[in-house]
Amino acid sequence: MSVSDRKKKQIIEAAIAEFQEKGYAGTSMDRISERAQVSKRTVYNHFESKEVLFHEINQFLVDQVNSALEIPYDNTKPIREMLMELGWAEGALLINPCFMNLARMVMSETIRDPALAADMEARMTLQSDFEAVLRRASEEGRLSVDDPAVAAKQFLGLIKSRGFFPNLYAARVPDRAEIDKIIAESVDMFMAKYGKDASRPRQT
Amino acid sequence: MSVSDRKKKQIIEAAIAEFQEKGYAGTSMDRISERAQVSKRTVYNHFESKEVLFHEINQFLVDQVNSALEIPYDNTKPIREMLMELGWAEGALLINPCFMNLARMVMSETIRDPALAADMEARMTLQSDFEAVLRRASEEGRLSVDDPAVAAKQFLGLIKSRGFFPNLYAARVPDRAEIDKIIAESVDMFMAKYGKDASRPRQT
DNA sequence: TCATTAAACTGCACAGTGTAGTTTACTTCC
DNA sequence: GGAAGTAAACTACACTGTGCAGTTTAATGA
Repeated sequence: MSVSDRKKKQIIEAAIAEFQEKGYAGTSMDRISERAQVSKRTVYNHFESKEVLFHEINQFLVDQVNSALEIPYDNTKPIREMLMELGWAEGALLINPCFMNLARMVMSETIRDPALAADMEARMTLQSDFEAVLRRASEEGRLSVDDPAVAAKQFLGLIKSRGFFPNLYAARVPDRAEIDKIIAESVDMFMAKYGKDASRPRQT
Repeated sequence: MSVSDRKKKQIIEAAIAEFQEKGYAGTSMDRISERAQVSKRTVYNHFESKEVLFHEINQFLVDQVNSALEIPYDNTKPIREMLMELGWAEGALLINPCFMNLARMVMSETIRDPALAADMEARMTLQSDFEAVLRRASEEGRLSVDDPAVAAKQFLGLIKSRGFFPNLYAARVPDRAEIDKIIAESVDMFMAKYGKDASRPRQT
């Protein structure tokens, strides 16, 4: 790794820390260069503006978070166990400080740059993966899901509304046991509605 | 209404608009005074600083939104209908542009001022009201809820995760039909788990 | 009805601070 | 010897908050 590459890495690391601590407006290029132990000119040699630096940092972090994701599907396991693992695909993000910090940073820029927030939201959701799994499980007769899109949103929603958003605004990272309880209770509810032997819904 | 009161009102209205459009950092006191058609000195005569103005605006808006809230409980109606109305207590907020704009503004300040975001989150949630209704319905034998706190979070979560957060970040206000569908599907799921005749949950 | 008075508002200049981004003159290292 | 880095000063703003001379407003009281 060349000196230039090393400096760039230092800049990125410093910028991530500053942006995540203070947000876009609260961060100055002077502080980034100081923290990176690099001259301000060097920062501008690598990134043409503060805005560009911010966006490249976001891309970098999203790629990093996404690369670690995998959605399990193993139809030899009991359905509840499979759903627990599916829930944990999301849960893994929620207990990952990198992800939570990124989410917090991005969400704080909604007003200044709504396009960014919408873009990140779209790139980071697992909904389509969840949907595919639910559809397949349903085709194999292991679940009774009529609308996989709605069911996926409900399942994810049960988890995120309790494990993601409250912590996002409270700036904390939940522990494994907390998330496990939430996922288990979400699976319970999901199975009550979409399990093979769930009672048919009645109309009022 | 005195001149002074009128000017103050103009300042508040201008400040609400500016803060909601640009966020805290993006708004300047010069622009507020210009928009309010008032001298900058007058703004500072009414509000000692930008921070104070921002907080007073938030209080003002929260009070305004909260005053319109009411949680229905009518045990002569069918339980599904009652749950629909309960869901609509939250739904009413979601289709209210004032509420959504306030929420967006506050949530955007998470990084700069986490205490504010957490405080507003706490003051605007209906969870404890929901909890009370679910407990009572359960005592009256109309629902089978063992843990009202969890059940309330799940019910609210089903609604908010689909009707609130996606719109918060996309900066849009959903229409009545959209919210009605979400609430109806949430009630379906809720009843599958907590309805009197729901099948007993099985352990894996 | 009309002068008086106190409080509020205006408009402008101003200090002080912080920012993004540039330039310059010098150094280091491959 | 040339490409890249450094430190520091500099430009050109924008912003918060203050000070002050002069004007408007509304109510009072003769």
